[in-house]
Amino acid sequence: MLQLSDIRNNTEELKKRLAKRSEDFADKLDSVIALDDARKEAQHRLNELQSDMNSKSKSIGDLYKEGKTKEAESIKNETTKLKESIKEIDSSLSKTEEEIRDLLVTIPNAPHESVPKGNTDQDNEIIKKSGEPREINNAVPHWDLADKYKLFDLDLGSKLTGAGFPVYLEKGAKLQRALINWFLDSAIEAGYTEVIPPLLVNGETAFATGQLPDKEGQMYEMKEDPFYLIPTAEVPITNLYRDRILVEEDFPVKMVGYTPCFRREAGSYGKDVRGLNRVHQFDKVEIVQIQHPDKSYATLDEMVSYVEGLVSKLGLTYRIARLCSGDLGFTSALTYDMEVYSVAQEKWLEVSSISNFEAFQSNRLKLRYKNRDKKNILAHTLNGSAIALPRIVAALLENNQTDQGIIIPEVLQPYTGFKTIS
RNA sequence: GGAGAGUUGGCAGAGUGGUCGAAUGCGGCGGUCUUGAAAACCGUUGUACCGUGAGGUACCGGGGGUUCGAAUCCCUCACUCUCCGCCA
Repeated sequence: MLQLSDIRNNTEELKKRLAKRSEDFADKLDSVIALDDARKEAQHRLNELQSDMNSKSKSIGDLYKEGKTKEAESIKNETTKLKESIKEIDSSLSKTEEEIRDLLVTIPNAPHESVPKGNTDQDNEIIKKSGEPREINNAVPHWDLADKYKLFDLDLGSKLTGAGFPVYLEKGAKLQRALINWFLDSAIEAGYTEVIPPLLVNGETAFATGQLPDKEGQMYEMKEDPFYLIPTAEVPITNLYRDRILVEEDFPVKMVGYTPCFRREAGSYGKDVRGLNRVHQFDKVEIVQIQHPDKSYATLDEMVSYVEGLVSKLGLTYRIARLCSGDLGFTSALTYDMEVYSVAQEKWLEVSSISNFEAFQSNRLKLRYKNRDKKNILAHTLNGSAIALPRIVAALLENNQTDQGIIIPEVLQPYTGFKTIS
C-alpha cells in the first residue's frame, strides 16, 4: 500500500498519478489525510495521559515503600478516572487507525509516468515486436496436437479434480520438466538464487504482497487451516524478506523459484480457456528482485531483457507490451507483458508479466534498508514470470508443428533428450 | 493426535509484580594506543509513533485479561524443542 508519509507529502503528485486509474482516488487520499490528522491528535492526548499514569503509578509504589499508605490510596483513587480516559482514547485511536488502514488497502499503486492511460488490453502500448509470425497452412491448435501426440489430457484431469487441471503425459510431461529446468538453470546463470518455497501461505503473507484483500476469492483456501494455495511464487518468495532491514550492499537481492501455481480464475469462464490457455493449476518459474529505489527501473528493464532472451532462444515470435492503466495490476506501478504468437489460434498469448511495485509491497512487508544516514527506507520489489509454462507449451506446439512432428527448440533438447515429438 | 518444556534486543543469555527498554557476554560502529594490524581500554549500538525542540509514548512471539503498576500473574492462539502415537 502507499506510504502515509508519501500521501501527506506528495499529495498532488500521487493524485495525478492515480488519476490514470479507472477510478478516482483523490477523495480517498484526502480522507486518509483527514483521518491521520485525527489520529495524530488522539495519539498526542493518549501519550499525555499515559505519561501522567506512569508517574502516578510510580509515586504510588514509592509511597507504599515509605509506608505512606493513605497518600498512596488517595492517588490510587485518582487513577480510576484516568484509566477510563486512557481506555476510551486508546480504543478510539485504534478505531481511527483501522479506518485509515481499511482505506489504504483499497488504494492501488500509483502508475508510473510512462504508463499509458487506457481501459483494456487494447490500449496497451506495444513497445517491441520480434518480427513477423511464421505462417503455417492448416495449423492445428495445441489441444488437438496434444491429443494426437498424447501430451496432456484435460478430461483425465477433470475426472481427478475438475476443469482446468491438466494431466501431462509422456513427452508432454518430460517437456514440462525440461522447460522448468532450463528456466531455472538460466536464471541461476543470470545470478538468481534458487529457492523452493511452501505452496501454502497464511493470510499475513498473502496480504503483504497484495493478494489480500484485493484478490480475495481468486485463491484456493484451505478448509481446516487458514492457508491459501499460492497463485504465484511471487507471494512466498517476496515474503522471505518480510520484516527485514537490509543494508545497501545487499542490493540487488535476486531470487528464482519454480512452483506450481493455483488460481480459481473465478469469472473468467467461457473465453480463451481452451486447452492450456487458462488453467487452474500451472507451472511457473518466477524471478524476484529487491532493489534500491534509485535502481528499480533499471532493474525492471534488465528483467524484461532477461525474459525476452528466454522467449527468443525458444525461437518464439514475441512482442512486449507496456500495460495501460486499465490493465495494470493493483499493486504495480509499471508492468511489461511478454506475449508470444500462437500460430493456430492466431493470437498473442501472455506468458510473462514483469512488474515494478516500487515501495507498495515493501510497505506491507516492512522491507527496508538502512541508508547512509542510518535512516530506514522502504526498498523496491520487482518480479516477473520467467516463464509461465502452459502458454509457452501451447505456442511451442503450434508454432513448431511440421509434417514430421513437433520440433523441440535446440536449447531444450539437452533437457528433453529428444529432438521431436512424433 | 497425546504429554511436557520453551519463545526476551543482530546473536547468546539474565531477569518471576514497581528502581526494566531491559544485566552481562559476543558481534557492529566510533575513538585512544600502534609504522600498520591484533590485543587492551573508553564510548556507542533496536523499531515505530507524537512533538519545531527538549522530550514523551508504545513494543520482551500474537491477541485478550487481572492490577494503581506486567517481560514477570491468568486466558487464548501461533511457533520451537523433547517424549509417545501415526506416517512418506
